[in-house]
Parts: sequence; structure tokens; C-alpha cells
Amino acid sequence: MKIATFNINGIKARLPALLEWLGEVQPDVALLQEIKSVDENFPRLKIEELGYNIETHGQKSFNGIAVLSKRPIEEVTRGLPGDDSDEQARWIEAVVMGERDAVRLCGLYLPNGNPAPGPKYDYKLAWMERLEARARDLLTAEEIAVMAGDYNVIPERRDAERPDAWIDDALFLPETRRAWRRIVNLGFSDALRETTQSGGVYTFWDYQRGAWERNDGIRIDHALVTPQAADRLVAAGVDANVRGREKPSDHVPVWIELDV
DNA sequence: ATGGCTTCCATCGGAAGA
Repeated sequence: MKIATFNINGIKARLPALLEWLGEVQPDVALLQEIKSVDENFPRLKIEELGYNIETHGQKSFNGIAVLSKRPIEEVTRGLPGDDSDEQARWIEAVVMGERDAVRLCGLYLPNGNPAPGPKYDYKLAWMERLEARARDLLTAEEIAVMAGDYNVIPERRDAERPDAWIDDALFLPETRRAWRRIVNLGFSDALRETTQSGGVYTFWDYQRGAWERNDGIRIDHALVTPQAADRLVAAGVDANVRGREKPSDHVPVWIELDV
């Protein structure tokens, strides 16, 4: 089962690019972030024509995530547990059957947190605490489970072309990276890191300053997998080429292949 | 130190992203 995560930065603006990539890569599952659309306005038809079922958790103008799957999408829940007053659409969970085994899919769009310090950074750290709690429960369940999305976390210096430029940024502050490590160290595997230890593997290039042309990138889109999923991990990769296309998102897809 | 692009909503500028 090929599972991809892709921050598309607006479904309306990105529909042609998304359709092109889906048609080429044919992932079994695609977890989308920043659809920036309410559920009613999500352009379902063209995506369904490619053979996908769709579950969205939308919001006007900002945030919003979605699950696309060629197989039926079951047990859908919306919203990250732990704060009923949180109205931002950043978490969706579902179960999809593989050929033999079920896979639990968690699509997430972790808050950016800038400027830091400030209320937006406080919200990011609080959201990461809630994520840690959900992650703990996922491990306890001992399922084949994937938490994939835009984490807005640069884990290490090798995950940025110019790490010193991010020193004071909410994506790279020590407290952000500590929170990331607390989650990973519960027992998750960073699937892309399982396949390569080398630096220079990026998933985001800013629209400004010719970041793509200069390869001034960062790795902030991740797939964390439970031990049961890690045992089934066949491959992982980044579809960096889509960043060079017409009207691209500033993020590119990250994918993993599970033998399920 | 700031803004540089891009998206969205709603106009013709502002917020948010990272």
C-alpha cells in the first residue's frame, strides 16, 4: 500500500497539479493538508474520477485536511483529541484495509507556530502535547498505524540546507525539536529516515528568493509509523520533481510503501 | 530589521504561511 502525504496549499489553486501527480503516482492513499476549503466546496468529482474515495475535514480559508483512498475509508474521526475548544481543522483519522491487514491513517497539519515566542508558538507546543498523547494511545493499540503530514518541524541540522537561518524559527527552536523527539522516542520510526541517513532530503522550498532553484529546502513533512508498520515498511521517498512544475505547492509529496 | 511570493477572502489590502 502506497501512502503519501502532500501539503497542497489550497485545493482550488492546486487541483490541476494534484490531479497530474495522482494520475502519475497512483498512491493508494493520499493525506492532504492545507486544503483551505470548506467540505462543501471541495472539488470531489475530478478526484473521484481517478478512483478515489474522499473524506475531508475542511475549514474556511485556512488549514483543512483530507484523506483520499482507492479502497473504502472506514472509522473516520475528525479533530485531534484533547481540547474541545480547538476549532482548527488539523487532524483526521481513518482506517483502510490493505490486501491482508488494516492500516490506521492519521493525517495531520501541525501548527506553524511563528512568531515565536508568542500565542501562536504556545498553541503549537500545546498541539504537540496533544499529539504526544494520541501517539501514546496509538502505540498501546499495537496496530499498523501511520501519522503523516506537515509537521512544521525541522528535526535536525541535516534537514535544512541552511540550518543557521532557522535558529530562531518556530520550526527549528530547541523546544520544538524536543517535543518532536519526545513523540518519536515513544517508539515511532521516521519512515523516510529509515531509508536514508543523508542530508539534503527536503520537502519544502519557499516561494521566495528562488529557494527551489538554489535547493534552499527543509524537511518538514514526515511519516511516523508504529513498530507494527515499520515491520512492513518496504520503501519511502519524496516526489521532489513536482516542485519544479507549473503553479506548484511550496511542499512536495512524501510517500511510504507498506507490505500489507 | 524587513520583505521578498502565494493563497485566500474580499475587494483593489490584509492575514497567514514557513
